[in-house]
Amino acid sequence: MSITSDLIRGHTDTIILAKLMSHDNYGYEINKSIQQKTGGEYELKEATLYTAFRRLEVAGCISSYWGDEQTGARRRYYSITDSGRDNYKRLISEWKKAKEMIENLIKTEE
Amino acid sequence: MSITSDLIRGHTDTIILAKLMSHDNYGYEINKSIQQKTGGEYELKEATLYTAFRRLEVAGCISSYWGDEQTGARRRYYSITDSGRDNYKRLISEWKKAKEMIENLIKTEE
DNA sequence: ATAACTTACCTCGCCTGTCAAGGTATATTT
DNA sequence: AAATATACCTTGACAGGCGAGGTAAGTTAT
Repeated sequence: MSITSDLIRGHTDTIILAKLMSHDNYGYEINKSIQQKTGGEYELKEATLYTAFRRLEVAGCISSYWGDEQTGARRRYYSITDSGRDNYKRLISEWKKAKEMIENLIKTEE
Repeated sequence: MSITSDLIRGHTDTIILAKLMSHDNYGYEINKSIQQKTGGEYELKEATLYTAFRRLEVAGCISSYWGDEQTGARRRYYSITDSGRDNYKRLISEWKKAKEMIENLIKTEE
């Protein structure tokens, strides 16, 4: 198990929403870009990723549609909704708060 | 459910070890000091706390002994071990790394 | 040709950490 | 006598992560 998997837990949704803020994207590509961005130090496991897509779709944060590729494997594209954008902003501000709280709690005193 | 509970997840052990770095302490007091430190914004739930104590003890990070209170409720004190100190340091450095990774992943690009 | 690999999707079932809800016992305050 | 505070604990449910498996289509190497 990766060192950081426990610490990343809880950020999966935020990471996915962040990826979708700029433009629609599909699972495989999202995963690749995450691996690339962390220099291979972290990757969302496929099972985790697709679970998250289902969760976010049910929650109304994203919607999905099949791409119209003429060749190669089919792709399911995801699009962030207005509600998803609101949620993203909320998650970011929660993270800022949580980060300070954690820093405060995990340091030794005196 | 508290806003930040999902984000704090994974830091419980680190928080407890941090508390024990300076001196031995007991569960109830540790929990109180966390509540105080966060201004009531966060508290380790008792079940979570005691589960974590068991986990940390089994892992050899802490040891415990009963206090010799002459009055009032009995207290089980916890003491951090050398292995626990090493682990604390490791967890702190992992946090620093994970923090940067998260920041990097949850921001929107361009 | 065919084996191996890549792209791209998905599900099932286990594991682990959190926590609501319950419990015990002692001492103090109302 | 009842309520509150201190202080400990367990059980069972739940949710998220993920290993292990599967499907299907296209590409590259032998």
